[in-house]
Amino acid sequence: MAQAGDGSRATPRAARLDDVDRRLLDLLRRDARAPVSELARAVNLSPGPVSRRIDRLERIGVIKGYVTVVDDRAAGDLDAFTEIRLTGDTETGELEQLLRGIEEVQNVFTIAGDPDVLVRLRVHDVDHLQRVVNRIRRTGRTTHTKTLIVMRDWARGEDLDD
Amino acid sequence: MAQAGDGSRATPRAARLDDVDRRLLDLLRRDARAPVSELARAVNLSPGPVSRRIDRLERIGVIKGYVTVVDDRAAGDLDAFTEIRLTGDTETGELEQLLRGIEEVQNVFTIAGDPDVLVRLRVHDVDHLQRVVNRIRRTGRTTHTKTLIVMRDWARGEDLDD
DNA sequence: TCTGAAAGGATTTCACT
DNA sequence: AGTGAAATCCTTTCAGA
Repeated sequence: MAQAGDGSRATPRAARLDDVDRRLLDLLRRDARAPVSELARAVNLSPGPVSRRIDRLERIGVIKGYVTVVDDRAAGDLDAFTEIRLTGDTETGELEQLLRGIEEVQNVFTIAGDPDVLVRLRVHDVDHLQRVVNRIRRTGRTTHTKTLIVMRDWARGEDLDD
Repeated sequence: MAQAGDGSRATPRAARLDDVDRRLLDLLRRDARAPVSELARAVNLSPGPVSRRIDRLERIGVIKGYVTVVDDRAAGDLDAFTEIRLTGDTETGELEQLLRGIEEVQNVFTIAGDPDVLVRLRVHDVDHLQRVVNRIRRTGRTTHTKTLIVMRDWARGEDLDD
C-alpha cells in the first residue's frame, strides 16, 4: 500500500478504535452479511451510528473487504487429472505455458518419465471436462491423453469446521 | 463434514447449479455484502428469485459463510516481541503451556541461548502491551523480560492487493 | 421458475441532545 | 458521538403467467 506491493507494511498512523469498533469487527468477521440492525442490537446502539462506524472502518482500511466462502466441490464441480504424453518435438515448458492460459487448469506437474505432464483440472461437469481436454488436444502438442476423475481427496490443514 | 472433521471429502451428490448460480457466486465472492437488488440487476433477474437462489446455495452448503477481511495492523493493533529469561527451576515447555493460554500470544519461540524464550504478541496499544507483559511476569517463572515493538514487517506471499 | 406488486424490514439521513 | 424519526431503499412473499 505504501512502499509498493511488496508485502511489507510500515506501522500505520494508529487508527483509534474503541471497544465498540472491535466488537463490530468481531461480529462482522463471523458473518459479513449481518444486518446493521442486528449489529446495533448486539452493541446496544441504534443503527445510525453503527452504519457510520462501518463506513469509517471501510474508509480507513481496517475492513479490507467482504468475501463469501464457497465450497467448489459442493457446487458440483469436480477435480480431474489429465496425463499427457507430448509429441516428439515439444518441450515440456512450451506446453506448460499453453496450459496456464486455460482457466480450468489448476496445476501443471512436469513428470520425469511417462506421462510427460500431469494436469489438475477443476470443471463444472463431465461435459465441461471433455471440452477442456479437447482444447488441450487441439494444441497439437500431445500424442496421448488419459483423464482421471477424482472421487475423494484429502489435504492437511483444511479443516474449516464451524 | 461427512467422514469426520479430518479434511477429507467424498464427491458430493452433484448439486445442479446453472449459470446464474455461478455468476451469483462470483459476485458474492468479491463482495459478500452486495445487496440482492444489485445482484439481481447484474444477472438480469428480479430480486425475488435471486433471494431464493442464495437461500438455496446456503442450504445445500455451496455457500459456507460470509466473512469480513480485517487488517489488524490498520486497526491500530501492534506487534511486539518479548524476550524472556527463565528462573533457574523452570523448564521452557512449562512456560510455553502458560503462554499459550494468553490470547495475545501469537507465537512462542524457544531459544538455544539467551534469551530462553521469544514471544510474539498482538495487542491493541502500548497500555495493553504492558498489561500482557505484566501478566507474563506475574507467572513468577521469569527473571527478566525485554520487549521490542515491531515498526515494520515483511512476509513472503502476503500481497493481497486489489 | 420467472415477473410484478405489496408488505414488512433495513438503512441512511437529519434535527436535536 | 448518540437518539429517534422520517424518507428511501431493500428483501421477501404471493398471485399470476
